Formats: sequence, structure tokens, C-alpha cells
Amino acid sequence: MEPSPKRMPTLDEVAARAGVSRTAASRVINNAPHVSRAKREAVQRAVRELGFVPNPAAQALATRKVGAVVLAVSSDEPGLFADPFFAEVVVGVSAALEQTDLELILLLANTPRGRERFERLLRSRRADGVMLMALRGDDLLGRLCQEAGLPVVFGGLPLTGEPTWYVDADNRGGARLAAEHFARTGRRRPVMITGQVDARASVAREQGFTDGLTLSGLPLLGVEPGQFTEDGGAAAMERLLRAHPDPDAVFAASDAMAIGALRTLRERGLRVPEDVAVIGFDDLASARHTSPPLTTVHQPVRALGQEMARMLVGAIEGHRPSPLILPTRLTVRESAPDLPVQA
Amino acid sequence: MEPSPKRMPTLDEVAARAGVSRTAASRVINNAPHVSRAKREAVQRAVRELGFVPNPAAQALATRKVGAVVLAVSSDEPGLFADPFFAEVVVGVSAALEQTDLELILLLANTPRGRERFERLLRSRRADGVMLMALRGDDLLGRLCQEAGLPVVFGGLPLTGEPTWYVDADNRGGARLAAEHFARTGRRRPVMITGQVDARASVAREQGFTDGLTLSGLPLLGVEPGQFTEDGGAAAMERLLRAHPDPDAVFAASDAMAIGALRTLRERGLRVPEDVAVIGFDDLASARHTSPPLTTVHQPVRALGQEMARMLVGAIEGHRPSPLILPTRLTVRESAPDLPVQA
DNA sequence: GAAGTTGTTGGAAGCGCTTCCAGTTCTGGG
DNA sequence: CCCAGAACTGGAAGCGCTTCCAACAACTTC
Repeated sequence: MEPSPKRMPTLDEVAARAGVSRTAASRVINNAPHVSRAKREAVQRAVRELGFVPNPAAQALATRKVGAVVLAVSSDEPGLFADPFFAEVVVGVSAALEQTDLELILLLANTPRGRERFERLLRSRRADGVMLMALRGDDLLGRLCQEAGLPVVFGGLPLTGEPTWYVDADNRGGARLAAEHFARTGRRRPVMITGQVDARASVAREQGFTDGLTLSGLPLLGVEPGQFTEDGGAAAMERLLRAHPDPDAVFAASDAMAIGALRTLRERGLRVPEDVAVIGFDDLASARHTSPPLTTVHQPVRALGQEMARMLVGAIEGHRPSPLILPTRLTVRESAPDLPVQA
Repeated sequence: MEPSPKRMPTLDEVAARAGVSRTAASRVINNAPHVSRAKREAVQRAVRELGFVPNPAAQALATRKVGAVVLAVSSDEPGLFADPFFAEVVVGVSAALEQTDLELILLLANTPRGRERFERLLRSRRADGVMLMALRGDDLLGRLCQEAGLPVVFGGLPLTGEPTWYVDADNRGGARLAAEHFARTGRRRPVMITGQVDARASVAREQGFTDGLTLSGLPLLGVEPGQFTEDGGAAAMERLLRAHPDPDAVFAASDAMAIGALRTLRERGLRVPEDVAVIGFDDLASARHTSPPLTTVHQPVRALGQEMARMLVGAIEGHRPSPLILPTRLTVRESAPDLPVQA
């Protein structure tokens, strides 16, 4: 009962029990060649009987491979990780790693102390590779990884530069779908709520929305940043209404902000979708349950996590770099229905 | 640029550069005694100049301490982790660990494969301790940890037994507050939505609600399980309405279920809080933004994570066991206001 | 039947760090 | 000025596993 660090059997004991050399035993547990069938089986039996599990520290020391990767989330807001988006990414990453024998180390690098620990982690080779999310601005975490000579895959593009390994959603294409949907359903006075100005995803979504509008011959009446938060979205919506009294469509660069916008619109007595249509971005679970249910650009968040992990495994195994862009699509619900609304 | 596993300096090189023995250098980096001031400074300089960081694998091998703990989340639903609740716990855990030099390994043990990996993780001593969350029913993960002789702290009590180390919220007391609030504000026909029947938190909340009702001399008209999900809560509400046509108060064992109940009530044309008051449990961020805003029992989720981590550190350091119950309190918002409502 | 081939085997040298222990140097009190 | 005791010092033996390498054994192929 007492947490006594019970000593586990070692490879030597396994070898002794199986009547072979330590070398042979090692070969068996790594199923390497050059072991006769008989000895192999003897070793396997001994492993089973003793309940032997190799000591990862010893393996790491000998092979210089630690059997773990880190998922680092960097942001200024301590609470940002609480965003369901990240939880979903983690689920994806975890699912992909489950197929391997890599452990997942999670690091929230939002405080100075956190960053320091991250750097230490890299330099100490405690992980075989790194997944990096939510880089803001000219975040130097990426550079740190490069310097440490560890494989890094980015989740979402950083603001500047194009890393060799990354997976991202088609932000620009998805935002364009939103614009086209507005045009198709007869909206004429769209506005937009963006995220932080130094977030590349936000920039790409604004870009894509503008693309789509231009192609449809529509103007963009106004743009306000909303910090990717619900309250930020609500505030942005207020600012927009003040500056542009009569929008009939609003595209928010995230569901959270769209929900905030919904709130403001309701408070101002504007009906959704009759007076103004609303489209969000992400398609989180909560988008299904707003009132009215939110039309939104769906991005495959869990898949994003999965692909990041898979890609990292590839990078560790020495594959050639190949970035990945995951498709987005429009999920139409009532906040911006398919058919033009008769006001 | 190429991820070449750059070789890092070793203790020997540090020692050589500082002109001391490897032993002395080791003492300095662990700031152990028995090193003269002069040598200590020489070593520190060498460490700085070389950018030396001790190799954790080697340290682990020599000390039998790996410098990592694991947070294991077990559940049958693969998506459960996506619950903002867990994200929040992770933030707390992470914040507490940041003060130490323990790394956080995250393991989602919802698949059979996941459980297998968890067991392997334990037996291989890849972590110095374990935090276990969301044990369902007679989950044997806890037992596994005990057997491995690793310190374990439970987040929330398991269904059976009372582990020596755990931190939990005062579920029973919180639920009782909900009942008392109903009684105080003139509600007379309360019903309740519980979570899974084999979740101890759910049981405790039901218990507490009953306690409070009994004390106030109120009956409990009906109880339905809602799986802790929004849709489950909505469905439970429907069943309750069918069986008990005229409740004037509903207590849900989680915010998600309360939100589901809100939806059903709205669809049925019942006004909240005029016709029926609603109280949830958790006080997640989303509770603030429902319509009407949700009155709910607040539990300090992030603190829960923090305390789990702190407690685990204590357990690893050999302190004496001391379970912890975190206080809950009622956050009153409009779905169940403070003053009796004039219908 | 000699000369290769191909496949096994285990000894031994690490991987990088901690720590026991025996020996050495400093103290200050007598 | 001598000596007990405290404070340093570094050699060496691990921690548990991988892997190079030299030595062998078992088969082929002319």
C-alpha cells in the first residue's frame, strides 16, 4: 500500500532466467534479428513470467531516443488553453500517438517561467520532437526548436515565415465560403469581426472573406478585432453597429466571437437571421446550441491534432517535409440560412 | 536547419572546463554541499558558457527519479476530454507544476489500447506519480497505480473506496445550497437531472440536493439521468416534463445539462425563471452567457487541478496523506434569481 | 572437401549522471 | 604547535539498456 518504489526486474534477470546473454534478450525485446527461434521464445516466456518492462531512462540513455514528444501551447492569456479548441486538438494528438509508443508531454508556455521551462525541455532532449500551437506574432519558440535540432511541426502557420513542417486548416478558403454564402443569399452590407491582428489565422480569414466579397462584387463595410473571445466579439459587434448602423451580415473569425456578436445583436433588438445573418468559424460543439443555431465554417480540429502528431512521427523517422492543409466547409444552420430570408 | 541531433555538452566537459572533478560539478548543479566557493563559481561559469543542461535520462537512471508526473483521464467517451472542465483542470495542474521541475505527461485512457499504455507507463516508471481523473464505476486504474507502488492522487472520489490521497469539490454541500436556494425563493415542486449513475460526483450531488430539500420540508418530484451532456440534459428534461407536468424548479448536476434543460424548457414554451427556475453545477465560463444567465453551484475547477498537483508533489516527497475538499458556493444569476419571482 | 556465405552468440564498451567512500585539507581549541 | 573534527575532493562503481565486434556454427556452391 505504501508507495514503496518497488524494484522492477531488469534485462539481466530476464536473460539469466531464459539462459541467454543480455545481448540476446535485448534483441528479443526490440525484436531485432540474429536470435534463434528457441532463444527468442525462451526470452519471451521469461519476460512474461517476470512482468518485465524495459526501463525507459536506460533505453533513452543508450539510444538517444526518449520516446516522448511535447505539445507546447503558447499564448499570453493564461486561460486560452481552456478554449475547447485546444482540448479538441489534444484529443486528436492523443489518438494519433496512441498508435505509437510515444508519450505526450503537455506544456503550457504562457508565463515567462513556462517559456524558460520550454527552452530547458528542448535543450535537455527530454522529447524527440515538438508540436507547437498558437504562436503569436514573432514568437521565438519556433526558432528555439530549430536551434535545438529537434523536429518541429507547427499547428497553424506562425505569423512570419513558412516552416517546413506544418498543418493548418484552409482558413482563407473557408472564409471565402462565408462571403459567397452571404452573396448567394442576398446579403449586401457585410461586416467582419477578426481575431488578434497578429494571429495568422485571423489574417487569412480576413483575406479569404475579402476575396469572396470582391469576387461577388460586394463591399466590406467594416472590420473590428474581437480577440477571439466571446466578450471581445460582443464588444466588436457594438463598435461595428455604432460605425455602420445597418449591416445585414456579419462574419466572425471564430465561433466564440460569433456567439458574442449574437448576444449584442439580441440586446440591440436585431433579429437573426431576419435582420442580420451571422456566420462563425470553427464549428465547435457549442455552435449547434446557440439560438439561433450558428452557421459556421467547419474546420476539422481533431483531425488537425491527429495530423500534427502523425506528421511529427514522420519527421522523427526522417521523412521528407510535406506541409498539410486541411479542408474547411460551410455548415449551414439557422443564423444564416440557405435561402434568402424574407424580412 | 536539418534536425541533426546536435550533441549537447556533458557534465564531464563542464568539469574539465572548470578544472574540477565530475563529482564536484555534479554537486554544484544539484546544489549539494561540500564544494568550496571557488570551485562552485568556476563550475557555474562553465555551465553558463557551455549552455549545459543535465541529461534527464541519465539523471533518471542514476537517481530513480524521472522528473515527470502523469495526468490520466479515463472515460468511455472519447470526447469527454473535450469538456471545458478538463481543460480547466489541466490549466490548474500545469500552473502548479510550473513551480516545480516536473514535466506533465498527459494520457487519455479511454480506449483499451490507452489503458494498456497506461499500465505500461506505470510499470516502466516513466513517471514519479499519477493524477487520476474521472474514474467510472469500479475502474481498476487506481488499483494499478497502487500496485506499481507509485503515489496516486485522485481528482474526485472514485465510486468505491476512499483513497488516501484525493482532492474533491464539496459536491454534497454545493447541491444542498441549490435546494436551499429553491426553498428560500418560494419554489415548491423541484425536480433534478443527475449525471451517470455510476459517477460518484453525481451521486453526491443528488444526495446533497435531497438533504437540502428534506431540511426545508420539500419533496423531490422526479429525477432523471442526463449523462452530463447537453443533449442528455435536454432529453432528461423532456422525460421529467412528461412525468411531472408542472415543476417550478430544476437542478441539474452539471452546467452542460442545465443548458440542455434550458433549451427544452424554451421549446416547451416555459419561461425561465418565471415558470421554472434552473440551477446548474460547475459554473463554467459558458454559464455566464446562456439566456437567461445560469444560476449555478460554483466549483473551483482550476484550483482543483492546482491542488491535485501540489498534493502529488507532497506525496512524492513523502508527506503524510491529507485529503482535501474544496468549497463550493452558489453563483446567483437570472435563471434562479435571489428574490421570489412574481409569476 | 576447401572456401565462402549467412546467421548466431555473448563479451565488453559505452550512454551521462549520482554517490559511496577513502583520503586530504582546513579549522580552532588546548 | 599538535590534534580532533568538520569540510572538501575525486576515483570508481554503479543505474539498465544498446550495440559494436570478434568468434563461431551451419550451410552452400564449385
